[in-house]
Amino acid sequence: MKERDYSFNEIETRWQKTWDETLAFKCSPDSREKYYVLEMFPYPSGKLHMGHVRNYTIGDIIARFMRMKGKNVFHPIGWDSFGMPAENAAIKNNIPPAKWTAENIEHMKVQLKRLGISYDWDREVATYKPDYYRWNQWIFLKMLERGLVYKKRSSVNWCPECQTVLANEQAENGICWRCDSEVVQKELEQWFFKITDYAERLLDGHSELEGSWPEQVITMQKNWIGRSTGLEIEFKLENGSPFPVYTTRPDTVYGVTFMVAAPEHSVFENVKDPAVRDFIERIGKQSSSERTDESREKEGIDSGLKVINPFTGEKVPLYAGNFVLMGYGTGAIMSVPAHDSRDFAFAKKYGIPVKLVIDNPGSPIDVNTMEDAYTEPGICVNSAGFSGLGNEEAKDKISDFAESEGFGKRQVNYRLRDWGISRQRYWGCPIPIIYCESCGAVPVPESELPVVLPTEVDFHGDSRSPLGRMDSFLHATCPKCGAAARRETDTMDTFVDSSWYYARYTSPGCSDAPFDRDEASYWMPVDQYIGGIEHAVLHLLYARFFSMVLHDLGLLKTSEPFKRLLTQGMVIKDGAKMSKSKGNVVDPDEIIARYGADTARLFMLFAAPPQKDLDWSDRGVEGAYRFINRIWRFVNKYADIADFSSDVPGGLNGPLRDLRIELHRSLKIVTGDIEDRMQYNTAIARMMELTNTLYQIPESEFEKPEGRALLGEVFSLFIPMLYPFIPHAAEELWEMTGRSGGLSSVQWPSYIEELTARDEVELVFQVNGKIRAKVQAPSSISKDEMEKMAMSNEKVAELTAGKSVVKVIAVPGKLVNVVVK
RNA sequence: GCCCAGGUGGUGGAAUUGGUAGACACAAGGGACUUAAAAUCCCUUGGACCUUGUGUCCGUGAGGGUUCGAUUCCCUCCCUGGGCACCA
Repeated sequence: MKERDYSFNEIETRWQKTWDETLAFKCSPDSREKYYVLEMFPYPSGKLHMGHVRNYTIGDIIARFMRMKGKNVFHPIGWDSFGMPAENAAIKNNIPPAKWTAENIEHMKVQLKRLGISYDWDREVATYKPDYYRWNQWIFLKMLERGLVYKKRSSVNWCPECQTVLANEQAENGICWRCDSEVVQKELEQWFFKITDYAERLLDGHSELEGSWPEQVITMQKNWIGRSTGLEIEFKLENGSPFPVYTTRPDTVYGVTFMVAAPEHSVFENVKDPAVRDFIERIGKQSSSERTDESREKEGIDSGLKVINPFTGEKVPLYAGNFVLMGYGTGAIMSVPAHDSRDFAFAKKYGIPVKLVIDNPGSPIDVNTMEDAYTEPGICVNSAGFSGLGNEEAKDKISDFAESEGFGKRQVNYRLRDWGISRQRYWGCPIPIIYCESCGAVPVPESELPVVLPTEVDFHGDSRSPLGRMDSFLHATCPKCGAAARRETDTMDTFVDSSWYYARYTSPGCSDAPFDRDEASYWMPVDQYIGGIEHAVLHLLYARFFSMVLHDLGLLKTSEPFKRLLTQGMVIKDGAKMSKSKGNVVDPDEIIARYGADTARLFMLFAAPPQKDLDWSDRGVEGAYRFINRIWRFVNKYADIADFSSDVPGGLNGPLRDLRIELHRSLKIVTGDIEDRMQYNTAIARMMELTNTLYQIPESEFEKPEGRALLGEVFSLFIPMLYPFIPHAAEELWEMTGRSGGLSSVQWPSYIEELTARDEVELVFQVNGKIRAKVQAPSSISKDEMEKMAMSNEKVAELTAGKSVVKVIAVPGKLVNVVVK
């Protein structure tokens, strides 16, 4: 056969066309076991970046592998297409967001196809389309019916200059990104989803995910939800009105020397002191993230009010403090400087007394010389009848006492807050609410959905939502009384869109429900979800919450949406995340044009394990390209003489025998790396070693009849092994070896277990833990024989001579350690 | 600051259950082929030391601990990254 060059461009175009024409990746329910593999869908920002390429390549490996394993693979893609960038582009370049978004999607779709990702394109969804977001609105109404939606005042970043609400990202360091004015906080009425009602279920669900989700993600979610059991204690103001606080440390209640409330707390309403009023106003302007930023100075002011501790009857001062948040607990805390570091620093700053109530049993603490709070376990002191108890025991006893006296009750508290979904922005899903003078906030009737977002809008070159200026959108009639009314102009957080899209893929055209129940119950849950670790908490928690709500609505059979989760690392170059602002972006198009999609894919998978950050290296890409070429040349050279019809005879010897063992071992390792470990870099390394071995075999060996038969076996196992990684090249090589029908329908090969075992192993002999000798031994060697061999080893004997052997440790097939004195 | 990760040769990384640290690849150096170059193929490649061996010692961010044995487990510290509720 004439040698052919590896012309990736031609090959890749051809196979992409073939896959398209043969509907290779279309899927529908059948009798096979289903497998749903999903990558987090992209925001259509304009161009694919390397992070996308990595994400979809990982997904494609799994999809193609699972197809070969005989699964009915479901692999869809769509577009998370509402969000700020479209609006920013509109303001900057006066392009309508809908047009900008649609064009970006078209472009990125071409890029994705060029990468050869095996999607079922008939399942595509885009969240900016009314046929998608109408179901956001429908779910909103269903949640409203169930009491899971409510309205409350909540603060937003406000730029007084631009007269607009800013995202946190647009208000970094309290400065408006557009005009550099100082950002203030402003209270607005906003819609909330009651995710806190699901706090317990979200925690319970973790037990189902244990083992198949990364442990770190579960830990982060648990901490985010932050369940704590503590005591709500009813302190009293001097005028007798109740002043409840929540604490997880009731054991320290005898050490309370002051109290702190959030500046917004109603308790301060009647405080007239101008210094206090100034303070409250100033802190009120800070955002909550600024306020809870621990690196920020803790500030407070004595309000002049006093609070009575029900345990002791003592009066302590009440401060207003910047680190206390109205939205958490009761908006006030009891402060125990001796046993809380933040309280300690605050007390020192403002000259408040410190009272020790828990002592260190090992080394008693002197309250006058202590330099920080004592937060370790200890023994209660100065705590009336509770003195002498261990502090953990005291927690219980003190809680019992407070409950029996009627001034406290045990309570479970969560750090998790409800999900504010209102956005004062244009490019999002309209909230289906109408405001009527007499009826108030009235839900839009289901029959009138969708509330369509108008696309012919004028941005006036400023950053305000144009919805409020559009009479045609604004004017509505009240669904209850028919009077003239006004539409809600806020749109939904885009996290709502991405909280249920995985279910929409199962029936993207469904027009009478968010998705078809039967389709969803066949395909859901997602068997393997893949995306960035940055979504560990917000997106993944919101999606789980939605899935539970949809389950409760009877739409989904299961509550947990994602059975297995793989969190991929970022793509880094020159020590920093690839980004336009850093100027270290590598364009996937250029790489594909220069080396082809297969090389791009292979490099992405080889350079790092999927969970870790990946360091981009141009040289590394060339290495991946060379590897494909090496295989290409080998197959080219031997395709003609390979014998596919004869079995490889038993009793091979010499290099052919070694090659056959390595071939089967490699297949075993690669299978495990893909299936169990999801460690594609080592799978590729193994295939490189196999290729190196193939190059070491003299040509004359392959010319023998048994060599030709073995070549047939090499190609039959090795080329399918390559397919998930470099599908285009693998298809071409498969055809080159004379097979027809395409690799896409070929089964993943199986190895012969007996051929994966080596008959010799290398044993290591240690003396006192240091390696002193290495010897070859039959792999069947027993522990006793190993020890005997070690003891009679010349080097070991030399080093142990004249000393007494304390013990001998033998690890079968690996090493013997002789401990001497 | 809080929560969660990570730190291994010149570089990306490997070491699957506590058992041979550095697989594989890149870079570098050497050789073969070539008029030459590219491409390709082969070899060497953690550091130090000397008596150049089948050698000795050091070595997985730093310090300590557990163990016959620690990249792996525990404690303290340093550095880097992700998240922190309106970026997606």
